[in-house]
Amino acid sequence: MREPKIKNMDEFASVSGISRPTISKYFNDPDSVRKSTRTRIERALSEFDYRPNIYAMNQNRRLTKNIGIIVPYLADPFFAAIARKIENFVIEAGFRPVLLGSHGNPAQEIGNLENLRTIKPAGVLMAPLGRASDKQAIAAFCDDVPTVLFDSHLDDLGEAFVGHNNVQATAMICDYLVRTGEPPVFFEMKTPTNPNAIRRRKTYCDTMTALGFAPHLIQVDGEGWDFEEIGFREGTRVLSDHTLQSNTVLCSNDRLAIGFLSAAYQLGLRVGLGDGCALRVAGHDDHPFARYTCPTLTTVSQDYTAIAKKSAETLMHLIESETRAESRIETLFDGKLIMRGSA
Amino acid sequence: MREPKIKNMDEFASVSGISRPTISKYFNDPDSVRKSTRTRIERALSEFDYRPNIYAMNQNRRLTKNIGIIVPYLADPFFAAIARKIENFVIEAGFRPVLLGSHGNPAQEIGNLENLRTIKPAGVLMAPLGRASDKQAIAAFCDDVPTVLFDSHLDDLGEAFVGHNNVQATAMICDYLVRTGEPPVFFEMKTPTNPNAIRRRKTYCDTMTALGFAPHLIQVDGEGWDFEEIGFREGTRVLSDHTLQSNTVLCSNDRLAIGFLSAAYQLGLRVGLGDGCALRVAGHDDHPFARYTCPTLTTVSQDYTAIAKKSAETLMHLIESETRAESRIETLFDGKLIMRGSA
DNA sequence: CCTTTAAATTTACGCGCGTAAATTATAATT
DNA sequence: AATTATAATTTACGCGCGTAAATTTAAAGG
Repeated sequence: MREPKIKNMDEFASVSGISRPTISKYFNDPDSVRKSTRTRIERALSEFDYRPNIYAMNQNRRLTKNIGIIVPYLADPFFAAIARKIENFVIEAGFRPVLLGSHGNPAQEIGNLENLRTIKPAGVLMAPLGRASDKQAIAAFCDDVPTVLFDSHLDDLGEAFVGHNNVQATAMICDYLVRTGEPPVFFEMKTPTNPNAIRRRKTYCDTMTALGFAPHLIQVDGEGWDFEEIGFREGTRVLSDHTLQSNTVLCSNDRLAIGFLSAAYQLGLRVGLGDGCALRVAGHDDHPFARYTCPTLTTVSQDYTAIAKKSAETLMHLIESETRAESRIETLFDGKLIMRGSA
Repeated sequence: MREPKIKNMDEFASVSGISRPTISKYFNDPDSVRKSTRTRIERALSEFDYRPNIYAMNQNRRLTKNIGIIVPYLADPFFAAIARKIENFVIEAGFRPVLLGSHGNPAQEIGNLENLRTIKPAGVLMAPLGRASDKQAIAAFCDDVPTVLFDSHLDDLGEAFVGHNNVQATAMICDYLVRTGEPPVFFEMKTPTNPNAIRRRKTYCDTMTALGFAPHLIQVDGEGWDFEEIGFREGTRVLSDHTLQSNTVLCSNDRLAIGFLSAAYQLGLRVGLGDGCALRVAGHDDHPFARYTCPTLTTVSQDYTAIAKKSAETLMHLIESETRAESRIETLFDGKLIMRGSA
């Protein structure tokens, strides 16, 4: 078995006793040939070592089986995890995922799109950087390639958007924090990189007002994607100042909260909701590291399995129907309250 | 500018006034054409929107410009960071990086190799899973494609190996811990996934013996790549048992240490080297999160910039010289002691 | 069994580019 | 300016596959 090396589809057609066009059809879609033919091909495939030349295939097919996946920051375990989920769904659907990270850099994000253009992808799943993104360039890309956005909403770019319900999730944790202690202040970056952050801020303000409390925003300086560093640095400053209007701090995301908790620890402040605790801290996202902070981080989870699945499915559907979306579909998944030690 | 859409190299040859074979030569290697010709091509390139069809190029070239990069676990920020460094060096050298993660799964690792085979890469940079890797399959791949291993040494697979000097690094931190307090016990997994872990264990034992102390290994159960979870679970067990032979624990890697620190925190044990501290904990790797643990983690850094650079350069050199390595080159980079709060 | 319908085959062409050989043009050297 | 080395051009073929049209074969239905 696997004796003679088959070098092209012609040879494989000979040894399998099937005509080349039928073989070609099979590789394009195994279900498009008769069952008896399919089994004959697959038997030959297990007997001889042949796989079609991917370059020759893609050169002539009007659409490749490539699916681009772009995330803003691969070194963030959250995005690594969601990218992996998406990869699996894409493979399941018979496509080839191509994973690219933008490293928090708008130029790299556009570079990734250019890169994807050259491989003529059937579609793209993209989590944009957000505020820093070159929207015009992305829009131009979306015109040419069916694109589904996830995680970060960008105007009305792409055929669809799948993301997290920041309003529901933020309202829920605000409500929880108010119910179980002092009303929280909101700790965030002054100029957040991400539209999710904007929505979380707004929902915090709305929820606090609705509950009869004055919202307090702590908007700190900082650029880029080194959120833990910013949370630590500015957390240290804020906690040393003793200017906090509450003993409860809701951070705009878990990575800021991780830095903030580290700052609190170094200042000797005990964080939690029991007696003897000076501070409560909560986050947002349920970051993979949130269960190992000291104390463990109370947060709201994103249903990233659902987000990954839905966005992949939406794109696959778009590709298979060969139609562009008549109207832009937006899907949001609710978060769940994850109660841990910090609040 | 960018008016007429150029659809192939023939058209671009016409509008630029250069013959197609010369254009082809230019795209293969810009330096292979005369300078005056190069500038003419580049001027035309900025005037017309054309880029060669990557599939047609790769179909006919005996070697593509693709470089595969395989890491064992993309959701680990350490590997994400080193992969990114490598990507940049690869791009700089004029190649196209293709990043794949094995998700801690040997089957996926082999799948990644199969995947890479179909794109006929010029070379591959691979950090194998280690013990779980299917060495035979990897060896077969290395026979066909120039491959440089990094991070994890695997017998004598690949053309070269570039990694961390575990012996130097472990000896250094052992020495430091002994000098500044009680001799450490070594906390590790019973069946480590990674050859680095084996070397660290051995060096710990050797160093302790050389310094006149009895080595103590704490070898805990646990499978897979969820090191923080294992460190937390087994750390909790070990600390509750009160069976530790020393107040100083050297963890085999930072991710175990992160879990261990979380366990110590939850048990109310103060970690650090000052008075009133019950425990010292140190790690190994200088993981991106090590600066945000509570307390911050004392560890030994890997020089992963040097590792990334050297492994990429080695591969590029191999590819350009079109020779397989006459002998296997192994390069190790020393670690640096990173003194923080935990030890 | 014959008819209808679906699927496989044959034939033939095209995709966009690499590349080799022979020729011609250009640049460098004396 | 003549010579030589180097680079560009022309011509022509091939890569491995997609795909369309016409034809033949096989399956399904009565």
